[in-house]
Amino acid sequence: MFNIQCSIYFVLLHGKHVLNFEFINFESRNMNSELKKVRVRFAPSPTGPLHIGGVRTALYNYLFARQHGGDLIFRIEDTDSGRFVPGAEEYIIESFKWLGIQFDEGVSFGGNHGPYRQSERRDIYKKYVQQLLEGGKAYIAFDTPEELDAKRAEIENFQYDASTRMQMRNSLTLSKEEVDALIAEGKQYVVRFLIEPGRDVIVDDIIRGEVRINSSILDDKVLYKSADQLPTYHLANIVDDHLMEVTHVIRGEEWLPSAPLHVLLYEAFGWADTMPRFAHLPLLLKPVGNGKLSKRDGDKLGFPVFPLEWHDPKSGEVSSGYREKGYLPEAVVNFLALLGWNPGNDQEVMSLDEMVRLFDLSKCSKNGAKFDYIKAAWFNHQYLLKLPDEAWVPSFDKVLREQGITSTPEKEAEVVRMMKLKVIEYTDGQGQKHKRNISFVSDLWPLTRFFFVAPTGFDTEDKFVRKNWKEGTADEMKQLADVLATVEDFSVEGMKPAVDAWSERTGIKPWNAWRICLVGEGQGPDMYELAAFLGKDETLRRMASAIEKLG
RNA sequence: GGCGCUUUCGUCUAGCGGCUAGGACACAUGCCUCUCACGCAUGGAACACGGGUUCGAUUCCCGUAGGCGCUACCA
Repeated sequence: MFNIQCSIYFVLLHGKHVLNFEFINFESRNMNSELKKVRVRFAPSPTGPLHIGGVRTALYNYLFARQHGGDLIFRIEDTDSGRFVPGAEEYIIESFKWLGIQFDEGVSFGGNHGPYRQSERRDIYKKYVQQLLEGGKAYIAFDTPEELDAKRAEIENFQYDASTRMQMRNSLTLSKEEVDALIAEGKQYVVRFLIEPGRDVIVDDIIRGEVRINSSILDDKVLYKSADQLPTYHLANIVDDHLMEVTHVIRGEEWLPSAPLHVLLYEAFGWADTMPRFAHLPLLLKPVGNGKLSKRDGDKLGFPVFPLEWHDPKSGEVSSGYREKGYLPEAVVNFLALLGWNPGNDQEVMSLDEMVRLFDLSKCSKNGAKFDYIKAAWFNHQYLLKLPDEAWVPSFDKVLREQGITSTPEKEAEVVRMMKLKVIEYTDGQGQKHKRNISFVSDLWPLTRFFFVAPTGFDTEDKFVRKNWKEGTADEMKQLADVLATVEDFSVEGMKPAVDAWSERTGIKPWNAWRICLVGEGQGPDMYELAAFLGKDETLRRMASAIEKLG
């Protein structure tokens, strides 16, 4: 037995970062383990769409795997046949594809540790259940759900454990003949883990340090159900992680309470010296109020909790997705990564590759993070601005089409160029009005309508109109129209000298009124740019219409 | 109820015994300006509470309170 404290310091020559990969404490493990290739897994249950919290867990696994040159495994934990939802598995795969999180092996990715779907590993689990049974580490229990309910009603805080198991119908209280007979006559049973009470179990967590609990508070967990010939999560998880040579288990905090059970299982199998290291991530909490983030919160406040839109096959209900809402995958990943981790400096906007370089499990925060969808939108804004204007076009064109407008990619890119730095007003879940940057391509529509549709009426009550359209304004606009009519080259460069000269000569500052003519209100881009975009005919037509209507 | 995790601006967080407690989002103000903005600048805003340990605690320990999770033949 060796006690080795192993810290490896990598100095990256092409960067000023000194990374301290502490991996840590190979206490009571053999020498080989420190040379083992890092292997992590993301193992969702196909019971519905992938929750955004799950995305973050997968992301952290991905970052950790990449950083250590390890493998990321995609395993499907479908041991609860009753909760299987068709399409969920495909949805999850599609989600990661969109997000740019790549797996090295697993369902749909290949690999030589398969099969990676737990429902296809029945025979494997049976063998290990048998091993536990033969070693006296587990036992067979025949108690029906009804009997258990009765017991719970009878005994306050009933728990199936050392204090009660001898009152139950199981292979510890029944003779071997009785047990065999019950099985022979087809009685359903479960296999329970026999927990020895009174032992301190230590879970060594990378994020939380040593977590110590006493085995007496653990119950004899069901490991296997004869009804569907499948193990429960706990057994399947340990067997698979062992067989798939998983080195680090990075998962949500909701698993922390059962981690001691898992440690005990590794011991029972005799795998303690190759047991993976654990890291339990803090949970994602709802933005307002208490509790963890749920689908309901998203619906209420208007942000998605799923990466992709999800059509529930049973209820027909549709849940919104980040992709369909107009989020860029890079923005989602960046935002999510920073919910519970940060590189320790002030850097916030970073690529997946940068995150791989900087990621550090031990720097993850321990407490739950409220989901701040306002900041998620800000991240999208950042990534949207990095995109060339042409890259906005496909989405923008789609938005325009929905409004019944057809245009050309060139024109659309031009509008994007002029308008992408504007802000938009929006109403939050509480009915409060706010302004924010253009965060989604679809934000452009309310700000760009006038590029494609002439103002139909004018709101004379509007502050901007009242202030900028006075007695002589119509006449001034007529003069401006006359000037513009003489301009041959109707580009910014072509018209600006003529207009400026006229303005200089007459002392008239025409821009705000001109804006009313072309836009109808006090917003929009530079007037020369707008006029150039609309062209001479449309510009003059709109001016004439405004002069007529506003007088 | 039991067990575990957790607690720095409204939110995400930096801090790892001595700091005017830093940054980002959001908010407010100013500058810029033909509008709305962008940008830039500035500002308000936090160590849950009570005990220890220490020359000195945001930082270490113990309580209390709050938050979160688990407590299934679900994961």
